[in-house]
Amino acid sequence: MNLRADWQFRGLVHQTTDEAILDRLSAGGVTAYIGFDPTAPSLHLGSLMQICMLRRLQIAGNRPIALAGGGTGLIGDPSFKAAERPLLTPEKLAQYIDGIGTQLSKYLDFTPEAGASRALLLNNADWLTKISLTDFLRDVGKHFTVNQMIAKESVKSRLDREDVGLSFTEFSYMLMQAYDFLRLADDYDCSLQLGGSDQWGNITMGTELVRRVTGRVVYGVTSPLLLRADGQKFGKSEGGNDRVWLDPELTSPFALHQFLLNTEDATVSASLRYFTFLDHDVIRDLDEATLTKPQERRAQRALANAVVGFVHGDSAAKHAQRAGEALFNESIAELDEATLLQVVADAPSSTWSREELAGGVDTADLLVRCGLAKSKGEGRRFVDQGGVYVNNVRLEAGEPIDLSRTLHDRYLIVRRGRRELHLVVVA
RNA sequence: GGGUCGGUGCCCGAGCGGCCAAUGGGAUCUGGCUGUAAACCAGACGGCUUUGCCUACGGGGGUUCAAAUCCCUCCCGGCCCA
Repeated sequence: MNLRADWQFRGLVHQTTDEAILDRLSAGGVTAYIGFDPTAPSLHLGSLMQICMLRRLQIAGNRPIALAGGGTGLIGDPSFKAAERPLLTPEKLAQYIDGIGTQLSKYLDFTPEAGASRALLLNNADWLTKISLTDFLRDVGKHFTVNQMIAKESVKSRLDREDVGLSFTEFSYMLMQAYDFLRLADDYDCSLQLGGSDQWGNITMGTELVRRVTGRVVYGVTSPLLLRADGQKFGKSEGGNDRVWLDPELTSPFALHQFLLNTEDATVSASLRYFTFLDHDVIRDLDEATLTKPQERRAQRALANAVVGFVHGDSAAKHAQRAGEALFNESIAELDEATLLQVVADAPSSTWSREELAGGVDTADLLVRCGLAKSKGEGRRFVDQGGVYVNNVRLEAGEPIDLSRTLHDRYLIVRRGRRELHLVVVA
């Protein structure tokens, strides 16, 4: 199975500057890059798709470059953003860069054994913070007209809006990204940039710049953005506004597994194609299963196991699956202590003294202290609405929690709603 | 620098002296149905020591018995002009 056929089967190609690049990739030996901007301490599920793209390239015998945006992150990409964004402090940025660099290094092969396709991790701060303003304007800026820059779809909405503007700083972002491509083309023989479809404008700026400066033809390929059936961006967690992160400290393997398990039928097929490396006939079987026996959710299970396995390892995936089964299909009170602890291994926990619980604790206080409610008012509301469970037993309004509830004489499993968990350990 | 319009709760957006913790929509949360889906339905949605109190309508000051609403001033943004 060559890369081109695989990518077409999976629907990974949205736009290309020239389809011929797909055949070159299939043959191997191409150096290609994707940029990851440090806007948060961790990469999220959306970035995983791009990481998978690099991985797919590498497997096909090409050399992937993961470019951390230590320089571009100082400015901020305005593409399709509704409003100007606050600048990150250099400290935060350094911290973010560090975090995502560590993460990226887990998903590609950086070992010498990879030979010519050994992955590279670079940081564009290395050149963007060094070039002088006058050099930048003469060597990069001169190749573009403002006319074409303001015509970009990615900034059009900002220019058309009557209530927000676009700072020159953010407007310049596309030039910086173009310069990245030039540097990588010159210094690393990189001839392809990939990205999400929202990056098309930035990517073509880069191919243009390289062509004008060096006369070389380099390529751009974008992949589609995965949207939920209701049009919302994929990767927003169910439990709030937060994204689904790849860092297990921010989104536990269990939470990630649950999120994927709940993928709606309408998008599970695309997700399998984008986020997994499963064989085509396996994917076809799963598509069939979604159509004929949707209630079994075989595709969702396969997706959850494959992605958690890739991100956190196979044993984490197994644990997450086991935890979900125990939590939703079994009586939690009957689990032995070791199994119980495995089930809630991912969940946040807190330690309480025996005395605190002995006299009975108000449920609203309990929820606040467990981080399951933001305020006591909210805590009371959850209980009133019937959304709070201790050891899988729904709580009635006004009943306090005491030691008689504990499992194995020292655990309370507090749950809010469908899947917000907290483990209370009595010391 | 001048003119002008604007800054309201997570977001959009009403309100334009008292009946405003503030209409409405979206997002979110909880429950119901179901497949731990989607769609749909119902409720909730600043905080607290909750018949009440406190904090909030860009910041500060003022007028008034009483201000998100009026005045002054500062800050920030859009547009036009220089």
